[in-house]
Amino acid sequence: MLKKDNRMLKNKDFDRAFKLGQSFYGKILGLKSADNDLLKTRLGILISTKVSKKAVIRNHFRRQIREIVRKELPLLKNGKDLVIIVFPQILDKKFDEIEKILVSIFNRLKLYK
RNA sequence: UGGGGUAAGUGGGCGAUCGCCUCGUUAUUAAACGGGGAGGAAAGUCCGGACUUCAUAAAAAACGAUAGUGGGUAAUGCCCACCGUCCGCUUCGGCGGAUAGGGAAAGUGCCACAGAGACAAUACUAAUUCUGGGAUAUUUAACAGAAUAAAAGGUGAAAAGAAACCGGAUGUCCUUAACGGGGCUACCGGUUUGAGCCUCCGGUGACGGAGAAACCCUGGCAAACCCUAUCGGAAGCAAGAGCAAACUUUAGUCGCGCCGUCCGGCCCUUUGGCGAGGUGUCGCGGCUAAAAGACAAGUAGCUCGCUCGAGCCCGUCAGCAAUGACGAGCCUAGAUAAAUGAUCGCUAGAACAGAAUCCGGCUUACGGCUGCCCCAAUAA
Repeated sequence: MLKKDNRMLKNKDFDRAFKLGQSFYGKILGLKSADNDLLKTRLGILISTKVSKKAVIRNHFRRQIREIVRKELPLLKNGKDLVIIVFPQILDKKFDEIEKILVSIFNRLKLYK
């Protein structure tokens, strides 16, 4: 889990990211990236009941994604708000598959230093 | 040992690496060390409360809920015990199971199929009487109509509705030449059971037991409307309380930008991308108009509410039990775009499933193991 500093906390932050951010949509994940005025990176994860009605399953993917971002965090540029959107096709994917995909998305959006 | 049921208990373990929330101590910038960190259903949100705000003279109406009795409880539509009814078994002593179980002469409605008629109903067959008729004499038949009559046939789950059984003739039928014999029950007598009234006894009570007297006319469904009795003010922690800072608001129009697994277009070889236009939406800025300018109000900003509670657990006592009383011990998540984890290895392949103000219940989901019950096989 990320520390509180690296989380997006407010509804306004999400609104801002959706309205101003760069976007990229794949089959299982979507990412929106927007500049914030801070020196740190903040993360938000959206996973709706369309993905699964069971909270346990949604929590599982949310935690896996957070873990991936936590590992990559030192390599990423600062001052970004990242919103990751999860689609139902993720259900049969394993941890390392999700990891590969997420890293490639970071590459495409040139988020690495 | 195998299979099935039940749901009382339990609700994976160990190790490695890397992390999160919270509390305490030390530091007081970063941090270090130590403690704690989802459930039996956290779920469905179906009942009952605590708590909060608002409303409120009382009552009624309306609406909703409940419906045998007693007890338990903060309370309940929950739980426990008992009563009645129904079903099964029985060694007739009981045992086990089910049970939304007030009112059907307040009214309305419904009662499939069959049947003449499905309820203060019904005359199809058969019966009796009258009229017609036959028929301008007699006998008086078929047939038609009307009335009476609820004993029978037939239909049905049920038919103007106590039931079952026993005995019997003076009724009736059969048999016999007769005496006699035998059968039947719309009639008579008796017994038992059942409902209601009355009395007595037992029980807190639902109700049970006994007795006496007479009469047994007046279907079922209220999980149909309804009636009666009892209970219920409304909304919910985004309740609600406090604190700090900042911001004029609305409408129209123009420009720029952004977004959508949109549409159509272009490029490309993929997790596809780009983006002039259309439509929709949003943000920022400008202009115009109107209103406003302190104040007030608003804004999911922060803190509180927020976890010590009808709490957990052990023992003793009371009680058939639900449960209660007393005493000892314990502190056991508190997040807020939301912590309680991720990956890997071994074990065996591991269920249902994630707190959001807090409790008590109900319902639903659940792999393995243990407990209990049933069945089958084997051994003694």
